[in-house]
Amino acid sequence: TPQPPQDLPLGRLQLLPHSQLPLSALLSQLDMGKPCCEKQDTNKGAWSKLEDEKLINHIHSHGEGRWSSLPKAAGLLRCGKSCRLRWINYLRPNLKRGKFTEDEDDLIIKLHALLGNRWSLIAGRLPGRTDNEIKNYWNSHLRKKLIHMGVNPNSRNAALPTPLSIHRCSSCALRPYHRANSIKFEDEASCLEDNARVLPDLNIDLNISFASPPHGLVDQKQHPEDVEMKGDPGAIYRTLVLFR
DNA sequence: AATCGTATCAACCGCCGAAAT
DNA sequence: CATTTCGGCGGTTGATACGAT
Repeated sequence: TPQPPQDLPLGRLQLLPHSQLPLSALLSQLDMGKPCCEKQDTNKGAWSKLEDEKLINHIHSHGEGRWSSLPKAAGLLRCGKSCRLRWINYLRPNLKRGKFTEDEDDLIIKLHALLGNRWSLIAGRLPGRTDNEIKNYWNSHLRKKLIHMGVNPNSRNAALPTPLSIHRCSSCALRPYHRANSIKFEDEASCLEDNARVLPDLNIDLNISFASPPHGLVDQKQHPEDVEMKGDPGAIYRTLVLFR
C-alpha cells in the first residue's frame, strides 16, 4: 500500500479546478453555514502521517471524546466526525489488522444471521475488529461466499438451522431499526441473553473454534443446510460468551 | 506494456436519537 | 417543550490495487 503524504494533503475537492467541482462542493467551499465537514478549511480524503500523529498525541494526552471540539484543540483541519472515524477504525490500540480467520468468518455469518446488518453489534463480539472492517468484509467476501454456498445472504437467519421465533421486548436488540450505542449495547445484550433462554441452544450455535481444523469449515459446508450452528464434532471448540 | 474489468477498503454522507440549550 | 448540537450508525462512493486479456 502506498504511503500517505508526509505533510497535509490538500484534499480531493481542493485539488480539482473549480470548473470541475460539483455545485455542492463549490457551495461548501464557500462555507455557507454548512455542517462541520463541509466548511471551507476542512481537509477531506486520506489522512496524512502528520495528521495521524496529531490525533494520536491529542487523544493520548486528553482522552477520547469531545469530537466536535477535538480538531481545533489538536490543530487538525478535519471535522470531528472524521477524527472519530479515523481513531476508531485505524488508530486506536489493540486493533487487529489483516486477514479474517475461518473462525471469524463463521462467527460473522452466524451473528449476521441473528442480527442483520448491525455491524457495530457484530463488531462488539469480534475483539480488535471494527464495524467498518466487518461491513466491508461482508460486502466483499462473505456475501459472495454465502451466495456461492446457496444461502441468501440478505435473509435474516439465513444461516441458522431452524427459523428463529425471536422473542422481542420493547428495547430489544432485535428490533430492526433500533440503533445501538455502547450503553444500549448492554441492554441489548441482556435482551439477547433473554432470547438465549427462550432459545436454549443459542450459545451452542454461536461457537468460535480456537483450534481451527486445517482447511477450515468452509469446504465442509457446501450446502445451505450445512451452514449449521453446531461445531465440527472432532474439533476443539470453545463457546464464546456472546450475550453476556 | 497497455488496457480493461473487478475487487478491496478508507473515507464520506445522510440519517437518527440522545443530550444540551 | 422546541430547537440545536453532537455522537454514532449503516449505506455508499471513489481511489487504488490487482488480475486477465
